[in-house]
Amino acid sequence: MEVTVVDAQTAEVRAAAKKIITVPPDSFALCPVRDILDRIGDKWSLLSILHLGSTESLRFNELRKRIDGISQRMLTVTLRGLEADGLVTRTVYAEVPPRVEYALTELGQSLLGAVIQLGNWAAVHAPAIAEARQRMTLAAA
Amino acid sequence: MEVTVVDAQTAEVRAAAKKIITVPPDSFALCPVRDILDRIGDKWSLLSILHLGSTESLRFNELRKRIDGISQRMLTVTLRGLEADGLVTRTVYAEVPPRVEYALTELGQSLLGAVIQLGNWAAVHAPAIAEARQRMTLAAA
DNA sequence: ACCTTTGGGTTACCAAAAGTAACTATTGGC
DNA sequence: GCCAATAGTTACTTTTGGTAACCCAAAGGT
Repeated sequence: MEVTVVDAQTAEVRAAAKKIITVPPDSFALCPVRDILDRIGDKWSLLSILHLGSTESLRFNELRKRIDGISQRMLTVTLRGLEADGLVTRTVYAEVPPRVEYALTELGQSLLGAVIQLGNWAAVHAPAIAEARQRMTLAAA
Repeated sequence: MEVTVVDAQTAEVRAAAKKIITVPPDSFALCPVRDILDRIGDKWSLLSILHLGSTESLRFNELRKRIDGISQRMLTVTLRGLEADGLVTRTVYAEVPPRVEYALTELGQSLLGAVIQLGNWAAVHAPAIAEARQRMTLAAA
């Protein structure tokens, strides 16, 4: 007979993870995590949220300059997606040349907290990950 | 002259966001967030981490059954990626039929915390997002 | 009068990634 | 001698991500 010893903290984290992955049968066949990750889990959404979260509001090209490497089209697509999910607002001013301001909604602000956690994790553990990758690359060669 | 009033908490969050998006010039042209999100920001990685985090360890097909909708190939690809980044371990037992166990590493466990935050956010705000989407869909029609 | 610039896009096109279906290896049991 | 079970791989298709070029309207230069 095997006895597994799990400390209290680990058990708690496991329970939390289990809870999240549980699919509620009343939702339309997808758990919330799936659903939300599909939107914000792409290459640019979280970065856009971080940049918009770092200030009051940003114009289209301001944002474009700050998010290094993003193309005009991808920024448009990303922002429209975030807007559709109620995470950012898009305010068009009827001027020439046009002016469009983007800002986080309250919902977007609330997401920012969780995203910052993830960002901090990334910053802290980047060296460990770089090392792991190195090991893998060397092992493959 | 315009005066902007920002409460202390908002200012703190903004500073945190700003810090994360800052690109350290000594890294190879990418900030850590970019780098890590490229790996874990795909459709299946975070879900795999959540499932692996909800228990001790899982076999390939156990995991496959739990992650609804994932294909054999995508699970392989995802797990190999996570393994390469040192987030999961892959243990092969020389048996027939073969047995392969996947488990989170310590690094993976540490990420689990941040992921659970995000998952909780998703669970809490899923209704608000669904509502925003509905509004958008109706407005477009 | 004409050309350029400016800001925020869109369209047409192409490459890369995700996804699907069928195939493989191994061997104990029938 | 054939089938089932596990953990994949390979070949192929579809979807998505990404690039480059174009559009609009008015202001400013020459």
